[in-house]
Amino acid sequence: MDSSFDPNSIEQSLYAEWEAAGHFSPNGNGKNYCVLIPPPNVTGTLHMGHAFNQTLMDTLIRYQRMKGSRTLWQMGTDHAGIATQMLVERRLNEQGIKRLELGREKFVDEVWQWREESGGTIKEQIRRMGSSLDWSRDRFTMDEGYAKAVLTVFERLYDEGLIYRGQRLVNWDPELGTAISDLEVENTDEQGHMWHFRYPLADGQQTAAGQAYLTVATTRPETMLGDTAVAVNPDDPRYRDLIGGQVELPLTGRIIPIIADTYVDMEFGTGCVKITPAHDFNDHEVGHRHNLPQINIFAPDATINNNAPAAYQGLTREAARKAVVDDLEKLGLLDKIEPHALKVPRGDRSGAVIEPLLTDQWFVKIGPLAEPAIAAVENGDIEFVPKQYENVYFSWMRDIQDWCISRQQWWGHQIPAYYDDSGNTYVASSEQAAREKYQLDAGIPLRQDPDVLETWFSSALWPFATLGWPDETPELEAFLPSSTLITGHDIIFFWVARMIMMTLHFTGKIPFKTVYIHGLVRAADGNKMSKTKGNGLDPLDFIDGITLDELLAKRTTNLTQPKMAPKIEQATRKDFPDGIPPYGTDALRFTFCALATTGRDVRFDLNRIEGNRNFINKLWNATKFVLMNIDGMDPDSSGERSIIDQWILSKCHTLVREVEFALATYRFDIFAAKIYEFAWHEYCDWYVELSKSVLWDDTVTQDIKNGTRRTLVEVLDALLRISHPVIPFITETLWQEVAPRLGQPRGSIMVQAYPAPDDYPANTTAEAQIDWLKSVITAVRNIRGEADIKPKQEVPLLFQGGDENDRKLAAATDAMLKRLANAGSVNWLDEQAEAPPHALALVGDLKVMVPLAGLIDVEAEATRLEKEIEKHKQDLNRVDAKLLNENFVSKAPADVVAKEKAKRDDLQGRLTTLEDQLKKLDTLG
RNA sequence: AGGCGCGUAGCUCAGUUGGUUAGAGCGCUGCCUUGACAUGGCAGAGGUCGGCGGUUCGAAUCCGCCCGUGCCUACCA
Repeated sequence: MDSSFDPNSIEQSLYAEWEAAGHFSPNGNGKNYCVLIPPPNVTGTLHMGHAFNQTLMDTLIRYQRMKGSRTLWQMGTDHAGIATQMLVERRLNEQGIKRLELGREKFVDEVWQWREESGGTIKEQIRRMGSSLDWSRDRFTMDEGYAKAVLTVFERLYDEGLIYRGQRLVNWDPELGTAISDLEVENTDEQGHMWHFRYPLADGQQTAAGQAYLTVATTRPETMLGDTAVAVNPDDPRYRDLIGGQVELPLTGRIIPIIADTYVDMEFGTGCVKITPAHDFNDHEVGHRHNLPQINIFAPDATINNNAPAAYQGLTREAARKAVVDDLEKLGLLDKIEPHALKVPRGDRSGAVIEPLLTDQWFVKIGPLAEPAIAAVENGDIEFVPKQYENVYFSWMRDIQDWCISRQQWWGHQIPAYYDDSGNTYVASSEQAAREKYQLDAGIPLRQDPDVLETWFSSALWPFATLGWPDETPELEAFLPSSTLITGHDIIFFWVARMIMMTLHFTGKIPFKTVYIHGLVRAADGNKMSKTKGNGLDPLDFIDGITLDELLAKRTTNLTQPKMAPKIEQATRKDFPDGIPPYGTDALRFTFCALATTGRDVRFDLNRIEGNRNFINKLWNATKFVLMNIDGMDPDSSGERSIIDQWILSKCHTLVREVEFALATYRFDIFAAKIYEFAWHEYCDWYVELSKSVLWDDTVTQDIKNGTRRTLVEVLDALLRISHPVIPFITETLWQEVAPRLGQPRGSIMVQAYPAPDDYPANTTAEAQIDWLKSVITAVRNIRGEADIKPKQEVPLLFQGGDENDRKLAAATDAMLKRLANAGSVNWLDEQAEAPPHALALVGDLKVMVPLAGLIDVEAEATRLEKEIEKHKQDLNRVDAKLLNENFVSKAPADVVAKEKAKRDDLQGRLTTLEDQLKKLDTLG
């Protein structure tokens, strides 16, 4: 074996072997365990969020598989309607091809073509992550079977009256030319203006203050062209008398009423609100209450349409705004313009300002679906981890609005609704089916609704559509409900809530029992990773490494804002002066696991992955050591287990218990930390070092050597199996070397049994004994370190005081003590004997002494002692203060008080000893 | 405006039901190329747990207020 491991040389071939061996498919007779993958965009590429998400899922899946469960991690990809259509459209534009000129059919062909070309990318990247997905059952949200499920759901919901079509005010993305749902609107804080306009009162009326006009304030001047009323609060004394009157709407020549509505806040602005029912959600409701006409002044691209005065027709929103303000100013009707901070609704895909627009759309009547979905979480059938996300879920679900599911797009499931010439609607999975269902004559022309369903409508069916629904399949029976859903908090509403509603409604089952919510992966500076900011990181670059030049090229090409390039380049050069070295998949996965703390966002820290790469390397070298030192091991006998063997086995027992608890409670960070701590600081730092005293000592019996050799291998084997779920590649590689030494049948580690706690006997006596040994060794090392004694320099060691147990332990561990403390000799002094001048450390009542004798400077030792004494004094003060507090002594539980008393006595004794020692040193100095 | 988080060592984060001396990784300091590993070993420094007040014998932990910060939801024109 090489002196350090090379991830690239092992990972890819192993994955191919696993996949070929069929290990990723459900096997065996264990309990069913299923995890749903949030289906990635089929034409996308893997980002840090996927890598994080999949690491956690794969860790659970591999763990369960080793525990004997019949596991299914269903693979699949999403057609990602809007995102994909945008991308393909942009690519075509670059070739000078316009979507509308190309036509629907050819465009959709282009998208399928693009899927063929790029659809494999993300799948290969997922494989590089080591994700043990069942590829044999790979699905796509637009494959034939899935489409059947989507159409079935639509038709049934329609027949049940839970899907309806109607003209409603919806969020309209003028750039994409489609409606979007509430969730797809992002409200961004922006700096704008508030315009105050004067609307002249009709019929010579006057306000209470004697003005012949009402002043309205607005952030959207251009919409005044569609105003159909001015509203005031019914209790507002300034305007009360004008209610029922009228104003002349400037620029349009229209006369509109003054209405009273409590929606108007008297305190805000002027207390007069222009009402534009066709272009504002609030105004829309006010309009409904007062039977106001709705005047739509926008075309689908948000230019002014023919309902507005001729002067403004054809203008963009922005141009119309300027024109309206200018014209009102000329008329002397512009009162003032104030700066104003406002929320601007923008489409999450296009970034365009969203326009509330009256259009015909399809909706899901969500109330009846939401009710059982809320109950399922309330009654505990579905559980969120961490629990607080249940409140997030509830608050949204209890105030949920009907869901707009139609999109004026071409890429997606076309809505299975057919219209005849008289405007009748027929819903069925195909035109043929519609004719049969509604008994329509073949001669009646039907045309299908041109719109498609939004992507989340189909991904909401994921838990059952992937398993063959609407057919009754064995998979559906076995794997619904699934066990755990692992996902980011950003898609609780988009995906999680909708899966719960749809799955309950159509199967009567919950989609999953547990929802584990993890945070989002952020850049080291805490910002969201984005192409625009140029702070994005590609998980593959951590696996394979990347040069600075390549990274620069990646981050600065195809920018939407090319002017950012120099800034991005500068930051990149600063953060990655040498690019990124290849850390390998295991290091990346281990890092994600370690960072996965309870539901909060994670900042991806480069130092962490480097440290974890080193950890992988540590495992490599520990294995190398073991393989080099177990020659002569008797495979048929476990030999005699010495104290150190019993100790590490006991530690291993504890480790298994801890990692099982960590995974059961979704504490991936603890899972990783326990493995790291055990492997490095118990097994490598202590056990391997201690084992040398056994293996390299000719006076030790073969039986004892055999015991240690067995234990080295057995614990290593356990460690590899324990950590396999998170670091699959290195553990497989090493286990293939290690397992044969234990005479185990060959095969992949991924299908071996997960260690059970009782495979490794707990032994508290051995643990106490090794704790003692560690303390003594650490004490001597401390003296050596502080006194700058060279590691090669042997020191004589003197013991004094202590009890029988100390003597027994010292005798039993003599060789190890000498080796790890590099002590040339260990001798006991009688209680009364006068020790030579020495450096002193205390382990319990035992005095551990290193004679100064030319090795140690008196000054230095005095300084070290003073430091030690100071520490003891502080502790003693703290304890004394407690014990002198009568309230503490009388009110605290007796055992707590007793503990404090014991502590005081102990500290007092040690302090006296140390002070005496310092006095003696002073007489020397 | 509401709701939910967060604020612990230079940095990134743990800290279970209040009870030894508040931990880890990275970084830092000193020594060390010892026969698994310099992607390493040993030793060490470093924290008034955001602030104030309260409950308690005892608070990083529970309560209140404040400051800072992040996210989600919301109809203030």
